[in-house]
Amino acid sequence: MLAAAGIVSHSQASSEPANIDALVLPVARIGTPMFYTRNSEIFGEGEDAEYIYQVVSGAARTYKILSDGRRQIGAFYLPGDIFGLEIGTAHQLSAEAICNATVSAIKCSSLSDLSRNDNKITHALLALTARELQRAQKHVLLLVRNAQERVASFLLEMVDRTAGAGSIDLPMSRQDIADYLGLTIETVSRTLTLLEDQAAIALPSARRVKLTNMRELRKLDS
Amino acid sequence: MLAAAGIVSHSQASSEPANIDALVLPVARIGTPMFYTRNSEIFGEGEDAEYIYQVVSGAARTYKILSDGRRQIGAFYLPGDIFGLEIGTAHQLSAEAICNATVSAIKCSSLSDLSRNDNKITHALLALTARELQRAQKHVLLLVRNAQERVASFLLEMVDRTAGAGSIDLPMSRQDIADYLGLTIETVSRTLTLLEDQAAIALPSARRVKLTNMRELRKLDS
DNA sequence: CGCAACTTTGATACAACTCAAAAAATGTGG
DNA sequence: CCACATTTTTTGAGTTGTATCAAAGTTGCG
Repeated sequence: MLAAAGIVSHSQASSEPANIDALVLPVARIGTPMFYTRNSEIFGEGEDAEYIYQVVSGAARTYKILSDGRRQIGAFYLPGDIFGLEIGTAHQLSAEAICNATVSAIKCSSLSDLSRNDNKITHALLALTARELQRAQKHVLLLVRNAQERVASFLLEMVDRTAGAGSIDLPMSRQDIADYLGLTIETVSRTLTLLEDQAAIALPSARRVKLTNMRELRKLDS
Repeated sequence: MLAAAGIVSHSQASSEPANIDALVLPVARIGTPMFYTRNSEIFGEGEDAEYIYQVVSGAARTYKILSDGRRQIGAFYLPGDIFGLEIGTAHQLSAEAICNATVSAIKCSSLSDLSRNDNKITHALLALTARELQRAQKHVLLLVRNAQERVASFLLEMVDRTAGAGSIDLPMSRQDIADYLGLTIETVSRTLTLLEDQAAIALPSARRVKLTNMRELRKLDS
């Protein structure tokens, strides 16, 4: 059921399960499962948006290549997250699998048809678009902070979204993180070691991060 | 009329009139005109979103204050632009008038009621939210570029939106521009003089900018 | 006209970038 | 399972773009 508080209700608390989207728009249930290998393209910028996708397992990233060749990552998508929804025909960004990933896809044309006659579906699309907007607005705020604050904020975002109880297994590389945070790979690496030196985190391996001092990280985030 | 190509049609060409929103959702026609003086608050972050607004004359800015006291401007709104729409009850950002401004406001509750039963209204809200999302995504890309590129991009955005034939009368201060671009006021000022030295722009007065070499500016923007 | 706010210019500092190389992790074939 | 090649991550040294601090011009309003 689609309740409506304000215009459309959807909880904004970070304690929500990552797959709340599944409640709003059950892509996985009606979608076709598709498998992508590490670094393979899911869709390209400018292409017609044929499908919308929900991550089942693995992870995906959306990105743009800037004129100087740098890559800016727009967002990371984890299991339960929906991506690739476009208002208009063409994809605004490209998307790739970060690691081997299973994704559930439904045809956009059919969704569009449903939406035209079903206000509930339109409301669900509105909720999803609003969520992306909020994410992008947070991203803007992230990019005007210093390296330590960006990295801390990224780590906190990741624990919140994976519900891993203070410990994360990052699916993405340092380069991915750097391109998301608008930093270089070296700065990300140095900042992580700095946070480790400050005992805010532990790095048992490069991809594994233990948040040992949440208070400190939140102070950097705030 | 609300056409639908893809999910919801709305032209993305920058040559569109700034007040295309008025065609989608004629706030001005059914809204109440309200007057705000320079720097006065239109709404505050966290407040319940009672109204949505359309600029009639003047200009508005949305912003957040960061923990370190800096201010990040989310967007500038010019005549015809709609702002203050929230999916959820509370405003995500604060809004102020940049200069004396007339704004047309309609009650959100009534809009919400209409939207619940009218798929056309919901589609219009979806289109507006999608527009904001695109704006925020562009903002992200802006913030990872260097000072000259950010300022050039900002100036081009402003001419595009004001249709002033290569000449702009900026309603906002250097501080506003700096807080939008994630730079300091000094860097914005220096960059403008640099662009003037390069004959890309002319500055007859501080608030008046003539884009004398669009090609050069677009090269920086791209 | 005079004061306050805004903008520009100058000198210096520093955070993040660049270039370079070492170290660690990951994958592959024998 | 180990040896080797490749990729990824970390660390180091030096550079640079933007911030900071300071002060001088400008503009506009009461």
